[in-house]
Amino acid sequence: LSKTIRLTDEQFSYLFSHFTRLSFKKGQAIISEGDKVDHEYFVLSGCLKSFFINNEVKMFILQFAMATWWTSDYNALYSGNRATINVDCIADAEVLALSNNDREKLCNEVPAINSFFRLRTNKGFVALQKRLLSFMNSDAKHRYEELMQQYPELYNTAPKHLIAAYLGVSRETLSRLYNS
Amino acid sequence: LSKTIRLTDEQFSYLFSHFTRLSFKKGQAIISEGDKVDHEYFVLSGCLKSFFINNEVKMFILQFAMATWWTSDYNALYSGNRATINVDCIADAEVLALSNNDREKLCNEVPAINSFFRLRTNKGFVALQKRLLSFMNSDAKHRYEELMQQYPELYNTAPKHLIAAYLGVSRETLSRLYNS
DNA sequence: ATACAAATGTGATGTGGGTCACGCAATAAA
DNA sequence: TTTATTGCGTGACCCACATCACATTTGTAT
Repeated sequence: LSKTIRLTDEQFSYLFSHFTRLSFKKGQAIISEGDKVDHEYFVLSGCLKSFFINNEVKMFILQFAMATWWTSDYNALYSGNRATINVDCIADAEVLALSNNDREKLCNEVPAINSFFRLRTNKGFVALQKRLLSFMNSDAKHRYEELMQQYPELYNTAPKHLIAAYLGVSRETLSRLYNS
Repeated sequence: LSKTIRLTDEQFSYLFSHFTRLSFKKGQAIISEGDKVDHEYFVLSGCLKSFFINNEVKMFILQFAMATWWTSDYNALYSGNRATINVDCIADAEVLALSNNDREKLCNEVPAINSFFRLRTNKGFVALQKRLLSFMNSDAKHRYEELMQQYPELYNTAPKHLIAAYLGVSRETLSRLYNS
């Protein structure tokens, strides 16, 4: 948290006072398609996933969110539209919720917080670009290796068919990948 | 520009004074792999592309940047690493360059500018997520139609093999797409 | 106008990965 | 313990798209 900006203790506790602590059990939904979205979530422990479902059939995972990650349906959160992305809980999780209004309020009141959120999204943007490139550039095997290298803990935390949905391949193909 | 934030005339001209106007001719390179990157670019007219080259062979286009778009190698710009992404000019362009230092300075001095860049990247992040989903979800034909619907002017501005490189398909496949 | 490079179209053929179908764990519920 | 439910592996077959090869057009420089 304190890596990107410096806050006084006072500022930090002021920031902290706007978060709501929540617990979720494995399998529990946090944001469902069609919901009004007005919070984003900071993960303290456990693991969430954000995903899109195609024609009520196929699932694509945008992001696994583990400790210190933020997640939400940012399209819905920023635009005010209804959710098109789902978020749910893969492993029992503790999270802090921050509302869109409170974030904007905090950003207007405390310049360092404004910068924090700016820099946070900058990093997210760059990470997404890398992911997009690896989609265009690499085959499923290579993407799988990249993922396992970056987040080895997923191998235990997440069932394989979810990893497949993150990589954008079928579970069958993924299964054939590690037997080689 | 003025859609996301409100600035006084004074603030605006202060902001503006940090931009350097540059002209580029079709084909001219703006950022090349290995460069030190310390500016981002706002396009006034013309068209740029940012792209990655795989093993000195295959090109993947991250973004076409036309009027009112920003572009750079944001990974390099934010991290200080050398460029891995190239940016060059597809159609004679007028751009405004803003240095990383000046942006940070402006963001610290003028809260509204801080918010502007925060919100700009938020939008970019959401747009990238959509692009990623369309990669996972749709076939080449569908992606092509989405692109042409969103940026019809590209049909005239950009050679087809560049459109193919944006869509992540071979130029042959793209060629076969519109003949159907 | 001529020459050369870049861009585009089109066939033939190969392949990564999807889909369908089935069997077999492993976990959860009864 | 029995019974579902969910997750996982594996074969057979298919298709969207890549790759190679070559012809044709368009743009650009001399």
